[in-house]
Amino acid sequence: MSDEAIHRELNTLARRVRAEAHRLHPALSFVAYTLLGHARATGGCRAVDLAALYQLDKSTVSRQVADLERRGLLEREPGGRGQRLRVTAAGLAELAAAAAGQREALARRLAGWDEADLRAFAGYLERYNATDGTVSP
Amino acid sequence: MSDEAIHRELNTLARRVRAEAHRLHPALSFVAYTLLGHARATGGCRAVDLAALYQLDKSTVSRQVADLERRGLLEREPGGRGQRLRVTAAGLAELAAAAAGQREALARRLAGWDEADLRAFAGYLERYNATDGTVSP
DNA sequence: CTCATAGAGTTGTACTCTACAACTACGTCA
DNA sequence: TGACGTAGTTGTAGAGTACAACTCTATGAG
Repeated sequence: MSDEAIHRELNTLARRVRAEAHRLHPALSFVAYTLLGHARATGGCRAVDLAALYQLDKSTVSRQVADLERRGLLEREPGGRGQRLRVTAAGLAELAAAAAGQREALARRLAGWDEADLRAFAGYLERYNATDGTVSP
Repeated sequence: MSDEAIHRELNTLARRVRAEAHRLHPALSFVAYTLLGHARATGGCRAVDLAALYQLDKSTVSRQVADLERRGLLEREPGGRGQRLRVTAAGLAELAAAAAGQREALARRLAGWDEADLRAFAGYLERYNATDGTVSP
């Protein structure tokens, strides 16, 4: 029934969101954007937190972070272990630019929706994402 | 203000769907799965249709299709141009196996939802995906 | 009928994201 | 103090992707 449809639509969505993000703001990849966004939201998480949250390998995060740092968007609090990651001013600006483009595209898509539907859709998405899909071992 | 939330949740979703699909059924990648699925759904579309639908480059689709063919999951109707792509019996089986895993995970996630919410969520997703996000030039 | 052109597909190349494995560096605790 | 666990890095490999240059095929104008 409905979950057949949900399954299909989620797959379509997953393809498109990424591709679109990349088209809209090639300077900051989808991955970089989400990592940077979370660093900002938490005000200084560690690399290992990002890896856990997004189910990425340590090495992947390490390289992403190194790249963001090289570009001046992120700073590592010095110190050997559990370094805090802080978004720089340039990073904030880049984040804002990327978000703006994405939000604009989103607004275009949601143009015909009324307020109640928007709230309901947002609610369902939050509810869905909040569920932990992993199987307890 | 709901679109702030929608924006955020869509990004989370995009990350997870892919990663999860890959974890659940590594034999058939997320990409291969969606392409094969659409070939089956349409009963013989062309490569160029897949490219248009998923906003992929021709070359990407070409290689994916070649790989699926090499693995015996897809057949190309012979003939030079606009070849129809047909899912083989093996392809159907592989699709079913991948879908089963994903659907099971989905069902686990949606376990607490009642029928009305499921229908509503599916409806919103369909509506969202149906909107063409591209800007007319 | 013939050839020019547009459309479909392929191939070469290069880049990003990613995982896994092996390694290093740093703390912590017995 | 030394062993162990945690955080992070580096080497390597493979998938997915785009872009550009190419080939092949159908179609239609003359």
